[in-house]
Amino acid sequence: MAEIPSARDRLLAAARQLFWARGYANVSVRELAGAAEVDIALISRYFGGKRGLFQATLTDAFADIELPACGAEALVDHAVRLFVEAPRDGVTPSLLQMMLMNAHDADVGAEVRALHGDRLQKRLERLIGAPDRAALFMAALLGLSVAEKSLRLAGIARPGTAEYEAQLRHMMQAALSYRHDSRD
Amino acid sequence: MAEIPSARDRLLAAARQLFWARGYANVSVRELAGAAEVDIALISRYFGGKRGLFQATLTDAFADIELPACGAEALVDHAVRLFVEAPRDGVTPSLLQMMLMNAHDADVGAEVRALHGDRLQKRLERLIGAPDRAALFMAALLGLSVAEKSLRLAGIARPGTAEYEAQLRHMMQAALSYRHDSRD
DNA sequence: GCATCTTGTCAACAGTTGTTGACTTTCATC
DNA sequence: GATGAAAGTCAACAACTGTTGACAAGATGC
Repeated sequence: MAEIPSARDRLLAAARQLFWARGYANVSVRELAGAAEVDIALISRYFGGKRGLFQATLTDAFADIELPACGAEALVDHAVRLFVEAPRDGVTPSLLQMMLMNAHDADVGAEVRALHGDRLQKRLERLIGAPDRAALFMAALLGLSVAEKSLRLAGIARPGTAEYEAQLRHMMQAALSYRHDSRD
Repeated sequence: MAEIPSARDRLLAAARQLFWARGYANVSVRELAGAAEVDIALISRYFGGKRGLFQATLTDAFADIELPACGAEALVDHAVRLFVEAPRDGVTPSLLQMMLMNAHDADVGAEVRALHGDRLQKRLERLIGAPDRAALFMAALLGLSVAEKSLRLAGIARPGTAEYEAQLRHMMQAALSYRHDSRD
């Protein structure tokens, strides 16, 4: 009982925590190893280097996310819960935050965009049907997340209040109700 | 005629170009000096260091932006033109892109958020009136910019087309038409 | 002509980054 | 108990970061 996790597992946990919260470029391998109480050399040994460790935190991020086929109302609920809200541990930021934090990185930016940006968009497309509305819906999701979490704007971030949820819903449903007039 | 610009001016121009396009952390002083064809030491001499040079590219970014008091329709036009579209040189990214690119930086992130995020929000608030709608409007602006420029999502980025503008308008006006029901 | 200030150049600095190879320890298997 | 693979430790590496001080050239003022 109370199995002590292996060095590899502790490294992975610390990496997901730190990389997601502060960004790939802003975390050094020494800090990472210190947080995991592990020798630095093990990062290269187990994951091939800093970049490999970061990739390991990315690959299974979507594993437990399942979007049910449902109406617009329920979809808004699910999307907000899954992508915008922070995970259960209360420290690691949401998937969207991580994406936005690392999307511009010189080393891993392209990978993050391809792996999660496109993947998330495809999921929403399959769920919503029309690609246009899916893209707009995702843009709304991104905008609110950026405004609240990245820029910390006043007037957006009132998590848990009914007002915040009403704002969210209004914009989401505007995105979902949009139909363009060109060929389909 | 054809005045050759001083080293200080070339440095400032190269800094605005490179910092805004690739982010503060992803540009080294050596690359900066090389692009401006200037000795590295002059960065510290003239601007007090890399950070000071970056700040110099920030301070006057809002100098030429003036939002007129107008209706919702014209406001959408102005906002899109001023904040989302790229400047005239066609290379330097928009103000929003620069904000989003550097908002998470460990060194200058807080400054960028405070100087431009808050400032832009205050401008929109003064213009729109209701802080709630201004925040939502700004979130919509951010979301579209992120989706198009940062994540390069398909389905959003069709600049110059009527369809793209229609999407923009629909979401913007949804943001502007929102009213919350709590106390004001 | 001399002094002074600006403008620019050069080489070196100390600090941090990610990575690696040699080493010891641990532990299971024969 | 001997063998050998796995797990972990240590010190050093080369590459890069931003910054600085000493120095030279040119313009300006008296």
